[in-house]
Parts: sequence; C-alpha cells; structure tokens
Amino acid sequence: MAADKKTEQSYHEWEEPLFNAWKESGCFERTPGFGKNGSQTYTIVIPPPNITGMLHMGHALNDTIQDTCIRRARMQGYQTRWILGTDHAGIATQTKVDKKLAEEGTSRLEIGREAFIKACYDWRAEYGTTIVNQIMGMGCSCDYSDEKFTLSPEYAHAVRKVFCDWYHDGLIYRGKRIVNWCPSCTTAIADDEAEYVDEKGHLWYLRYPLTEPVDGIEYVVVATTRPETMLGDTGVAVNPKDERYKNLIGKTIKLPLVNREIPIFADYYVDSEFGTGCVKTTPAHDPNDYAMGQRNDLDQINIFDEHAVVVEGYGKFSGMTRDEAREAVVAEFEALGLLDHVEDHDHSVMTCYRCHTKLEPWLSEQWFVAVDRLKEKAAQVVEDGTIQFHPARWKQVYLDWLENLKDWCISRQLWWGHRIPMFYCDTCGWEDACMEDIDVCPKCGAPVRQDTDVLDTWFSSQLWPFATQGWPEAPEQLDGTYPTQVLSTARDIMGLWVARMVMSSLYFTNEIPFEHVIIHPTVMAADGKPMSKSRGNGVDPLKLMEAYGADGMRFGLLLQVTGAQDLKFNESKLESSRNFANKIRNAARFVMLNLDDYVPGDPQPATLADQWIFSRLARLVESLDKAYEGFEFGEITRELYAFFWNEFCDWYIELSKPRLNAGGQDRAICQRNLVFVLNTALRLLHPIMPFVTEQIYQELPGEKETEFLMMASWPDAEALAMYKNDEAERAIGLVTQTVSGIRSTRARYGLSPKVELNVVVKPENEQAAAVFAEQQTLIASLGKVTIDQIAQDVQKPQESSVVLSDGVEVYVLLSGLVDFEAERARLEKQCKTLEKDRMKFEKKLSNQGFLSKAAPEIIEKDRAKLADIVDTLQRLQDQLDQLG
RNA sequence: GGGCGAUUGGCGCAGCGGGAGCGCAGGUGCCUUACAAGCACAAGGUCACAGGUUCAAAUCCUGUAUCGCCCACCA
Repeated sequence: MAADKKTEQSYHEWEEPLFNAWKESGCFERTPGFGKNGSQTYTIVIPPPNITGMLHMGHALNDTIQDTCIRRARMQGYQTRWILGTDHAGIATQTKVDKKLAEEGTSRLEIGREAFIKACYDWRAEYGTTIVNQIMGMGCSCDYSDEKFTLSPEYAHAVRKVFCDWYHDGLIYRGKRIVNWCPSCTTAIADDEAEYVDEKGHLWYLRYPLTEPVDGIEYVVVATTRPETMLGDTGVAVNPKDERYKNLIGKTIKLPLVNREIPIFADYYVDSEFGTGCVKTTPAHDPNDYAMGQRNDLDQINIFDEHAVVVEGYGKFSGMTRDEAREAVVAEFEALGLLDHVEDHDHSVMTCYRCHTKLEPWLSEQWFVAVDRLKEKAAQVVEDGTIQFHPARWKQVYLDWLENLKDWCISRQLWWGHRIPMFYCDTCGWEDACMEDIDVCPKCGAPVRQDTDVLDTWFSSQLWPFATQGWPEAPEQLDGTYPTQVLSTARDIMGLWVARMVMSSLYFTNEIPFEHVIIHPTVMAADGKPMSKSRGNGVDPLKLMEAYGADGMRFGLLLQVTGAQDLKFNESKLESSRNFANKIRNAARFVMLNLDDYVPGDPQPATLADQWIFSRLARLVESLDKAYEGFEFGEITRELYAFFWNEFCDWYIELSKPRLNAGGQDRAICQRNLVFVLNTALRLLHPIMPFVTEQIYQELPGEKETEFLMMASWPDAEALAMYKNDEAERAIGLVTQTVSGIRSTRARYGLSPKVELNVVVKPENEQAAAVFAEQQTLIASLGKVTIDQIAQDVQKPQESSVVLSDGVEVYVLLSGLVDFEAERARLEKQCKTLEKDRMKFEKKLSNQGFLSKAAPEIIEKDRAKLADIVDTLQRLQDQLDQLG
C-alpha cells in the first residue's frame, strides 16, 4: 500500500494536462475583468530571462511571487495581464555562440558580422525557448500568446527611438574615457557589471631618477601594484602640502626604460600617508590617474592593444601580455638597481562578470548617457512614495544608488545586440543618429558608415515595461495598462535595471513604470553561500518540481520568504509543502466521499463547530488580504497552512464525522458547510498552489461559478465578516482542550486508544454546562469516552485524573489502571509552572506604575489571566489533596 | 572606508512592545473506514553579549562580538 503510494505519481506529470487545459481555454491571455475591480487593470511584466538561461532558483522564487500576485488579482476581478518575454543578452549569447562556432572549427571573425548574427538567431531558435517551457512547467499564468523579445523588430524600433531622442536632446554623447575593458571579450564592461576579486599582490617600490638632481636628491620612489603600466606613465604626482616634495614640484623625471621626460606635479588626490607619497601617473590605464591627467594636462599614452598586449614601440616589451610585461619590467628595474624594495599587498582586482578575465582600465572612444537630468525625477517618485518598495528599506538603497550614479557607458564592442544608429560621413564630417538606415550622406551625398558598436543590454531592458506594450507606435495601448502594478526582482539588479526603467519611463511616457517593487530575498544554498556551479551547491528547480510538484515547490519557496535579504534554501520546507498538497487532496477526497446524497445549498452555521470554522475562515481571509497588501508571502503561506491543516483538517473534519454518520438534516447541513469551507479554502490556496486546487475544483460536485478555479472569484472578506464569532471560538476551544486533555491522560498512563474510558464532568456554571452538553457527543466520540454524568455538584471520584479546561473539569476514571504517584508528580509539576506565572502577574498587577500607565484593556486582560491562574492552581491543589 | 542585514529549542526559520511559535530531525503510542508523505501525545529555549528607554523588552535605543551581503576602490 505504502509502496504503491510512492510510485503512484511523479507529481509533476499530472500537472501538465491542467496547464494545457488552461492554455487552450485562453485563461492566460488578458482577462476582461469582473465585479467591483472589473474596470481596473493589473499588469506585471516579467523580468525577461536571458535566452541563454535555464530556470534557476532565483527565477523559481521570483516567478512564483509574480504568478501568485497575478492569479489573485485575476480572481479579484481585475483585467490582468502578465507580459512574458526574453532578453537577447548581448555578451552572454555572444559567448555561447562563439563557443559553438569554435567547436565547429570556425569563428565569428571568419564568418563575418552578418553570418554571425544569423548564427545567434539560429541559436536562439534552438535553445532560447527552453526557459519559457520551464516557466510553463511552474504553472505560471503569463500571456504565452504574445511573447516579447528585446531584439524583435518592434522592440528594436523603440530602442532606436530612445537612442535618437536622447542623442538629439543632448543626453547621449561620445567621449574618450577610461572604461573597464575585457581583453578576452574585447568589449567595454559597465562599472556595475564588473566584479571585484581579492588578490594577494605586491607593492613594488620603484626609483624614478630626476632629470637633474635637486638639492642632492637624485630620484623619487613610487609605489605601484602594476609596475608594467610605467611604460605609459606621463607624470608623478605628490600632494601639494607634502613638505618632503615641495621643491620637486615642477621638476621632471627621466622615466626609465622608455627615457620619457615627465613632470612632477601636485594634486590633492594623493594621500601622503600611503606608500611614499609619490604616485606614478598613467592616465590611459587608471581611472584616478586619468582624472589627475585631465586636471593637470598630462599626455595620455595607451600602451596596450585591445587584447591587453603591449603595443609597438616599446622594444622588447612590445608583444608581451600584461603579466609578461610586469615580470620583464620588474626584472629590468632590478637589473638597473632601480627596484627599491617589494612589499606584500592585498588588493582587489576587477574582473569580467562573464568570463572572469581581469579587466583593464583602457582609454577608448565610447558612448555615454548623461544621467544628471534623468536621475532627479527618478529619485523624486520614490521619495514621495509614488513608487513603493517592499520591504520598505530598499527605498534608501535605491536612492543611494541614484545619488552616486555616474554617466553610463552604453556602447559595447559586440555584434549581438542593438547596433548604435549613428551614421558618419567621412567625406564631409557629417554625423547623426537616424531612425532609418541611410546609405549616403544627406549633406554631401558621399557614402556613410554606421557605428559598429552595439548598445549595452540594459539599455534595451530599461524600456521593458513600455516597449512591450506598443510604445512608441501605439501609445494608446499604454492607456489603462500603464503604469504596471508590480515589478518583482532580485536586489542585485535594483540599480542596473529598476532605476533605469524608472528614469527612461519618466522621460518617455511621463509615467512611473510600476507602482510596487518587490525585492525578494536572494536564494542562497543550504550552506549559506551563493549557489554556483563551481561550488556545486546549487539546486535545480526542475528536479525539485519532479520531487515535490510545482505546487510543492511554489508553496515551499514562499514559506521561506521573509523581509531578510537572503534566504538559506531549506528543502524540508518543500517536503512539508508537498505533504500539505497531499493533505489538501486527501481532505477533499474525504469530503467528496461523503457527498453521495448531497443536495447543494447555502452554507448554514448551525452548530458551534460550524460557527467556529466559519469564524476562523472569515478571519483568515481578512488576515490574508492584509498580508497580501504588504507582499508578505511567508505570512500568507503560514496562515493558509495552519488554517487548513490544524483547524479545518485536525478539528472541523474530525468534528464532522459523527454528524455525517448520524444522517438526517444535520448531515445535509454538514455536507454543505464542508463544501463551502473547502471551496473557499481552495480559492485562497489557488494563487500559490494552482494545480492541486484546480484539480479538486474540477471534481467538486454541483454548479460551478466558472469553468476553472483560476477564473473564480477571490473570497470577499467583507461578505464573510458576518461569520466572525468570538463565542463560538471560545466554545470550540473548550472542546479541543477537553479532547486533548483526555488523550493526554490516556497517553500518560499508557492506555490504548481503543479502550473506552468513563468520565464525569463538573461544569463551573450554567453556561459552561450548556456548551458542554451541546458538544458532548463530539467530545465523547473524539476522546473515545463515555460520559457518565454532567453536574455542577459532582465530586471528584476516587482514583481519577482530572482534565481542566475553561469552565469545566473532566474526571477520567482510572480505577485499578494507574500509578497515582505519577499522577501526583504530574500535578505538582503543573503547579510549579503555574506558581511562577502567578508570581509574575501578581508582581505586575501590584506595580503602581503599571496600574497608572498601562492601557486599561491590558490591565483588565492581565487581571483575568491572573484570576484564571489562581483558579486553576486552586483546582490543581484540590486534586492533590484528594490524592492524599 | 561607507551602508544594510542576521544572531530565538539539534538544524532551518517566524514573531518585532504586553503570558516563547512553526517546519524538519529526534522520543512514545497508534495501519482509528481522507491521508503512515498520516494521526495522537510528550520532550526540548535565561530569544548572541553589555548597557539604556519603558509600568512592561525576544521585540525600541546605544555599544560589543560573530557571520553575511551591497556600494566605494589608496597608487
């Protein structure tokens, strides 16, 4: 039996037909809306995965969050649309295709630009759909009928317009700048795409001879981590306040090895405390040196080619790589007696985020976006809460990022991407950004050439929320569906992507791109470190779905979402979620097995049990709505789990068994109530566990509101509010306490669950007596006891154990079965615990400060608690006395 | 160097001013006609440390320690 269960299903398998049914019925396309929200739209754009991508845990979590939001919105009656698409991913794709060509024995340079781009499209056709299929596997309700792509003709048109408009508005300019150059990818890399890696290096102290000795000083010593760059030195900097070097300012140095005469100059950038206080300055190969060079009018000498190999004109150094040149330069200095000394020095080096090659600061011609005019508004809309971050503390991180933002290098020396629409006439010098390709110069008629660079991938992704919605050709499509409602993403691309979307959207649409930004925690491996191939600590969501179903994975992931920045992946949560899905299925099976004579009808809270579960349900919906407002997915899943399992299954279903068996009118009422609670719970669970809930919904008897649960309505908290019932909750509290107490007694004395026990009951007052009387059948059945007597004046029988619950004492008759020393020990332990509580509350309630300052309802509550404790203590004491 | 987060039972985490909770693991007893991927019961914590605010602190403030992340990048 158990073995059958395990082979019964690969969870994932039965999910697929349901997905196809949704898809075929058009459920994923934009919905028309209904009810009070029907006229409003709710749109999400998916962060476009790279076409090179495979579904990883980050996607799994992020897509679950979005699907949960959009599914709930759909059920709430909004006109929903979740826009799907992929990113062409410049460097990532080019790297893959390069590799493929290499395997085929050719290369990009060999086949040329046009053929290479075709190869990229071919690659996309073959592999680029993988991730979309995987997203489908998760059950995501994206609009698959209208998939977007950042390199489609329409999208390219939008990108081109952005470039041209910004260029003509003076926001895009060309400049010679130091950029982070990857000598392996042979392209510029944005600052934020570079990764720093700590490296154990050295500080070399080099002697630089003065052209003419000054006051007997023949040389200065400079400290450097990169001796090879001395070939491009065009100055030596000192701090103007540094007394040691004051009289050297303005003098010159005869640069060794290259015999270049370079000036000693003053700049406040120099820290006199570090090294020797003299800084060799290489404007073409260091960003700070570049800045100093600008201020002090130094030459810029580029010593490396695009592969970071020393260029012609440097004798034996020409043709050497960076590392070879370093070794050779140091050796030469040593030979010349100019190597002062060497120290160990740890520092960090920039590496390419794609290929991890050390980046070279390299002077080259690049295109930039001037951000000053854009960033102010982008800060404003977050500052004033027009765009909200969840959790809220990310607001400050966003603002800080904008604050420190520098001009953005957007040109990349790649082939795969949006080619920069700049056209140049070499004949007359004309140049412009053009919306349409041109062959000849509009000014002189000579042939023109187009810029060969392409745009940074983020330049196109920044348009994602509006370029996917018809901009700029059909701005009216933006009406009503723009701004979008939710943007969910990982924190690492908050600046790179989120801020840039805000900037470009405000400029081009005059609107914010989205109202809420969800920054979800980063999924770390179980060891707390980032998941990575090299560490081998990663987890594959596809395998997780095989093991736990998409439902199990989704629920299990959301259970782990908190306000923290990271989430240490915990597979056991997925296991409990899979078990939870199973529990839901089984509970539904129980309900349906008992519906053979079912007559549909309105729910009717006839008994205290009904009133209780309806009340709990009403509070659940209210509380879920509140948690959804703050996008608190951990809270949402925990509440659903607790309600369904611990209240509905553990108690309501158990309480309903005797009623169903009894037959008659109460059976009919109970059936309807079970169906009602189950149906409502399925709706609440559906956005997170779409498959199980849909499957059960399909099997439920009776008329359906909609063909699919996916399109059904979200339970209305206001309509349910009338079921809130404190009294019923208290009354069922008495039942559960009593039953648990009886079971506990049974377990304590090792009495088999099969043995029927006898009890007598002493209610404290009329009300308790009435409640108990009403519930006695249930209590008798769940506790497996026979109730001999209920009366306010019963005495505790000899040889019995007592169960204390609110307002009632239940005496379990144990004559002959039990060691009463154990019972005494138990009562004494309980007394001890309560005695501590009593003292705590007595102290609190005799504290003048508390009485005068605390809120009256708190004082009342605590008084009641104390009274309760004292009462219970007294009752326990009585039991002890009777044990003798 | 600047900023942010974490520190709660064996493990992973909730709670974030008013009597310490969940999941997993472990213990005991149950194949109770929805479910052994289950049910019942029990056990397990001076909420990192030190000060402070408050009638009241796991919860707020300050500092310390440990771990982690982001940003900057002093040659």
